[in-house]
Amino acid sequence: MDKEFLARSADLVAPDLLGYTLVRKIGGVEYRGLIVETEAYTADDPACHGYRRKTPRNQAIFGKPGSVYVYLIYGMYHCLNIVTDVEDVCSAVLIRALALDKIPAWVTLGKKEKPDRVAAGPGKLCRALQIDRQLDGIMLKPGAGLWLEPASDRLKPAEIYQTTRIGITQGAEIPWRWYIKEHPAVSKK
DNA sequence: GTCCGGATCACT
DNA sequence: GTGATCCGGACA
Repeated sequence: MDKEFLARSADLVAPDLLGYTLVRKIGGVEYRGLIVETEAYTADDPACHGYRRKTPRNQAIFGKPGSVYVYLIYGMYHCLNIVTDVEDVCSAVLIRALALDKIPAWVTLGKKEKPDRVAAGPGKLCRALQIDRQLDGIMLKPGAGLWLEPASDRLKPAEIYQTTRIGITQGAEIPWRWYIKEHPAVSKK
């Protein structure tokens, strides 16, 4: 895919990633998820993990555009970020929700859980697609374990809703969360 | 060295 | 509102 697309600041890339497809290949099977919700984190953003300095945990967020940053949160969930902007600048797009084309066999639906919501949330989508710290720092590559496919049709601005990010205290007022309006797989309205 | 709280989620 | 459960980073 176009290298320049991801070599921009995360707040520009995040809305553009809506409608893209994230592909995860496990055991020769490709699982496709339409990206329906994203958040942006940048170098001058206090909520960004790389805001203070580079550490072993967060070094991947300083990587090349098109690589990924995966971290453990609350001791039990992983979150997937697409690294953007140039190398050594911390900038990434958190993938918050996907609409999967099929439910992997290892996913067990909750009692009242709808199938179209098994990847509705950053922790849930990593669990559904077996994304963990083993993938931290890898490059997206078609045909490998994880990659992106461009949207077939560009979404109209009227189909996208922009609002504030979820679950943070620092920089909570910055409106850097985007989702596809009326989509059932969005994590929260 | 210790301890707090987090880019979460499911259940009450 | 709370518990599960880890660990980076501030020092409360």
